Amino acid sequence: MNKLFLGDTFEILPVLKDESVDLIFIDPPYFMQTEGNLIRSEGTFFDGINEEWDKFGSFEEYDNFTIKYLKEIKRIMKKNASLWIIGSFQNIYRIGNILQNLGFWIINDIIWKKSNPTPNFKGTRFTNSHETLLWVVKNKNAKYTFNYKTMKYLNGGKQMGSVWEIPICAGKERVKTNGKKAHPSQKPEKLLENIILATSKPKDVVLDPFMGVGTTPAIAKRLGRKYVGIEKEKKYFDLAKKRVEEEKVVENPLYKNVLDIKPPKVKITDMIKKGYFKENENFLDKDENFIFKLDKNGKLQGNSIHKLSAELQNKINFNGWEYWYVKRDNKLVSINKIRKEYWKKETGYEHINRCNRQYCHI
Amino acid sequence: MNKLFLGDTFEILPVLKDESVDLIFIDPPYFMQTEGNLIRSEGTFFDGINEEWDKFGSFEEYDNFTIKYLKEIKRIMKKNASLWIIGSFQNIYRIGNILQNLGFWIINDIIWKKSNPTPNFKGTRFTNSHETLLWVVKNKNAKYTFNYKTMKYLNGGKQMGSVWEIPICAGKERVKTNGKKAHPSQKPEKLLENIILATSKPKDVVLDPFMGVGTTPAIAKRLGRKYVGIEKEKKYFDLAKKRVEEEKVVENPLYKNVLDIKPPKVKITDMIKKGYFKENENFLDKDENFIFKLDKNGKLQGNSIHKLSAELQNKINFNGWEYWYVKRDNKLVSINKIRKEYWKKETGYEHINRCNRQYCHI
DNA sequence: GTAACGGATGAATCAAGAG
DNA sequence: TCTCTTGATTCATCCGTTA
Repeated sequence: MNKLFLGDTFEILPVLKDESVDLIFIDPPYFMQTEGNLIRSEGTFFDGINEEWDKFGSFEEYDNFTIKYLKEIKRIMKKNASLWIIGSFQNIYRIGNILQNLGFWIINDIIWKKSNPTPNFKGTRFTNSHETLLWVVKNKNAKYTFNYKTMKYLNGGKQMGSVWEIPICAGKERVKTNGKKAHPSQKPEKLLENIILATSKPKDVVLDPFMGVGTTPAIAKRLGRKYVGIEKEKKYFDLAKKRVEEEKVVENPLYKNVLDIKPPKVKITDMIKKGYFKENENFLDKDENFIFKLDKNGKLQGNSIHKLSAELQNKINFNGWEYWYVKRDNKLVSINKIRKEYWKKETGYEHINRCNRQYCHI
Repeated sequence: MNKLFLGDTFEILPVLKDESVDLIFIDPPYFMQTEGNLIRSEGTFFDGINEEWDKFGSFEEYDNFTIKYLKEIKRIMKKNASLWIIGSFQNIYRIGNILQNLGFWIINDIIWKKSNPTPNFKGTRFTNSHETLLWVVKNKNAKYTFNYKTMKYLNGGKQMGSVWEIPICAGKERVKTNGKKAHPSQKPEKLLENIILATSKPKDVVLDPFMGVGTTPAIAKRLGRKYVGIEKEKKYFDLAKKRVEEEKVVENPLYKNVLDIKPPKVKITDMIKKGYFKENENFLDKDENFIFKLDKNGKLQGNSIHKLSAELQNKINFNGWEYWYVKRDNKLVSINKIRKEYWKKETGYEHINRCNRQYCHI
C-alpha cells in the first residue's frame, strides 16, 4: 500500500480505512502571526513564511482545523499506532491541549534543537532555536512500538534523550526549484529517520497527511516501510512524487529492527523434550560451588532457575540463563549458550549480541 | 517591598495591588487524582505517579486551578511585566493553551535541557531530559524588558538561544533537612539567574506565588531585585525565610544592566546648536567618494543621515552614525565618535563599547 | 588542485520613543 | 492612537568565485 495522493487532506483522509495505519507524522501549518517584512541588518529581506495555507483568523479557527484532522487521524490509526506532530510555540500548545482532550496519551515531547537556527536579527528575544515534537498514542493502554535498543545504538550506546540536536534542512538535501527552496519549511531527513526507526517496524504503513515535498514517504521508503502521503498543492506534490520514485531502499540490518526483535521465550521442559537437557542432569554455577538436579518440570528443587540463582546470590531477582552451567565432555557450558543453539535450530531466531551497557557497541 | 507570605496563594494574591509587579516566576504544584480529589503530589510527577491523568475530569480540574491563579496574576502584573511558567509534558500544554486563551502573548518557550537527567530505567520511551518554560507578557503590545546584551555577554558573545543546558539542582545548592532534600522539585539557581537577569531591571519587584524553599526570592535578592514570595506549607516557608535572610546581595555591574542601558537619542540639530557640527559642514563617507553639506535642519540634501547612507549603499536602511565622517584638523573623524563626546559632556551618558558584530566580544 | 574569501540564507509571532 | 524620527541589529553553514 504505497500511495501518494494529490488533494485536500480533508477529502482524502475519509477514504482511508479504520485502523489501517501504524505511524503518522504531521507537520501542520504553524499559524505564524507575523506582520510586514523583516529586514536584515545588511538591508535585505528575510524570506520567511508568507503562505496562504498558514493564514487563520483566530485561535478558534486554528483549533477547529486541528480537531478536524486529528479526529480523522485517530480513526485511521491502528490500535497501537504512534502519532507524531511537530510545531513551535505559536501552535504546539494548541495541539498538545487538543491531543489530550481527544484522549491521546503523550509518551514524550521531543525537542528538536537546531544546531544552526536562524538568528534573531533585531535582538528582541532569545533566538528561537528549537521546535517541539509530540509523540502520542491513541490511549493510555496502547502497546506502542519503541525500538529502544536501536535508538540506544544510534546514540552511541547511551539511552536517547528527549532533546535531539539536528541541523536545519539545507544543502543537497533541500529540494529546490530554479535554485531556490521549493518549500518554506522542509524538515531534515535525520528527524524523520529517528521517528520512523524509533516507533515503527519494517513494512509498517507510515502516513503523512501534509507531506509537502515528501520527506516522510521518501525516508519511509528508504527504511523499508510502506508509505501514504497527501498533498494539496500540485507544485509540492509533483516534487514529492519524483523524489520518492528516485529514493532507493537501503538494506541495513538496523532498519529491520534486529536489535529490538524479542527472542521467543523458551520453556526448559521443551528443551528437555528435544534433548537439549536431560532429566536429572546437574546444573552448576560457574565456580561449581553449587550442584542441583534438573527435574522433569524444569525446576531445581522446585524452584525456577531464575529464583534459585537469585537466592544463592542474595538478590531479589536474576536471569538464571546467565548463572547456570552444565557439563558437556566434562567441560562447563553455559545453559544460555545451549539456549542460543535451541533458538537457532528450533525457532529460526538468530541471536545477535545486543547492547546492554553504556559505551557498548554491537 | 520585600515580603515573604506564609499562606495559601489564593488568599494572599488578592491582597496584592493591581499592576504592582514587574516579573513573576511560577513553578506550579502538580496534582494527582485520588478518589476523585486532586491533591498536591510534592512534585514527583513523572511516569508511574501520574496514572490518573488519562481521566479528562482531572484535566478540567487542573485547568480551572490554572485559570484561577493566572487571572489574579494578570491583574497584579504591571503593563509591561513578564511572566515565566515552568512545566513538563503532563501540564505545560494545558498551561500554554490557557495563557493564550487569556490573551497572554508568548515571547519564547525555553527548554531547560538537564545535563544530568534521571535515566529512564524501563526503556519504554526516550529519557525525559528537559523541562519547558514559557515566557509571556500581558498582551501583544507590551513593551517588555529584555536585556539582550547582558545575555549575549553571559553566553560568550553570541546571542542566547531558547535551549539552556543547566544541571539539575544538587550539591551545596540543594536545601536539606536532616541531610535529605527538603523539597522534591527545587529548581537550579542558574535557571532563576537567567530569567531575572534577562527580563527585569534592578529594583524591579519579582513575585513567586509558589516559592517552595525560596529559590526565586533568594536569587532576586542576590541580583539586586525586590521580591515577594508566597508559600503555604510552613516547613518550606521557614526554610525559604532563613535562606533569603542569609543570601547576600552581590555587587556586579552586570546585574545593574549596564550593558543594556539605552543611550539617549540625539538630534543633529541639537549638536549643531551646541557647536559639535557646523551648518554647511561637509559630511563624507569613509573613502571620500561622496561629499554632502549639512543643512541647518540636520539633513543632507533634504535626507536624513540614515536614509542617504542607505541609498548610497543600495540598502533599505542603515545607521548613518556609522557611515559619515567630517574633517577635523584635515583628518577624517567619525560622526559617531563626535556623538560619543556629545553624550558624555551634554547628557552624562557614558558610552560602553558594546558588541555589535559576529564573533566580536566586549 | 586547493585554500581562502565572500555572498546567500533559514517556520520569525523581530523597535522605541517623541509629538 | 497614529505618525514620524531616530537609529539598532545575526549565526552556522553551504556554495560559488577568487587567489
